[in-house]
Amino acid sequence: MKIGEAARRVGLEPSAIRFYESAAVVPAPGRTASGYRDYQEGDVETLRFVHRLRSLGLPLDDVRGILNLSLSGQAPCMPVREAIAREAAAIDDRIADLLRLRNEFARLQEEAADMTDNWPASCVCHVLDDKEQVNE
Amino acid sequence: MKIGEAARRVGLEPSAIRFYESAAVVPAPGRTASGYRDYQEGDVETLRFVHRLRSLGLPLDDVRGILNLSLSGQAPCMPVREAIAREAAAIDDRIADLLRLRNEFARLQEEAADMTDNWPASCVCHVLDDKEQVNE
DNA sequence: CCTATACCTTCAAGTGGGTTGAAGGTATAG
DNA sequence: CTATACCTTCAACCCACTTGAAGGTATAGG
Repeated sequence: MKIGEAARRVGLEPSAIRFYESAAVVPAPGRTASGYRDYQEGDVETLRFVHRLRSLGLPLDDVRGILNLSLSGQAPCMPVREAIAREAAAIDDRIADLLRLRNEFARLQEEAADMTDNWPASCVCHVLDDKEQVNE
Repeated sequence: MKIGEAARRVGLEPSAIRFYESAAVVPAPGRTASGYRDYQEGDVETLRFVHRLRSLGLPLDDVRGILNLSLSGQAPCMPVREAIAREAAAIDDRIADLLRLRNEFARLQEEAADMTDNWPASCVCHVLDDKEQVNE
């Protein structure tokens, strides 16, 4: 099958698939007589695996490593587990950050709602002036 | 004060401050006789404001617009409110995505914990094979 | 005066994870 | 014969910076 259909089937853009190939994440597929990329079922599964790992947030370096191991017949179990554990922790951090941020926004919007627009006496911007920093 | 102290006081890297200047987000500060950037208190407040808006996740384009308005003496209230509302919605989306992702990871880790490592019969990688996609 | 160090300067290039666009080839239906 | 919907490569762009090279400056200690 050609790249468009493969892309549709795995939920990626053709440009992303070409990028993964150029970045040596996935091996280059065969070509038709006229030079089109020609994907087999196995290639599609590989791409689906990549899409899945990427959608779980693993950096391309990890995906490349796991896939190289996997395609060379070695078990990527431990690397996958480690990557998953690392990423799960990172996700917890990101969620905590975002929840703090979201609280901050809720407060900002509440305070802003109480203000009229007769700048500069009463301005939502002043809400931003003296607060403690959110990050770091 | 020189860039290092300003950076320390606002919680930014000197390189980030230079970048903001080069990207016309903040105005260029004065210079000492020997060519060092020389920041006043007002500059530090401006940088703090930028840092705050950035840490709230607003794109540099929005920050630049808000700051240009603000420094030219106009009230950036409405743009700030709009940007904040947009970003708050985006944060809600991101949190929802991450929570779904986090559930997925919890399931993966549970399933992985139940498996031994005698690849390929029982391997955490198989956990990743047939699942529905997380995103899109 | 010399040196070590801790800053500062500019400019260019690199990062990640792709997307977008130009310029052109191909497959298929009407 | 043409319209269209694909496909190809290559280069440049996106964001928000960071990093590195090559060099200047300020200050303290010996």
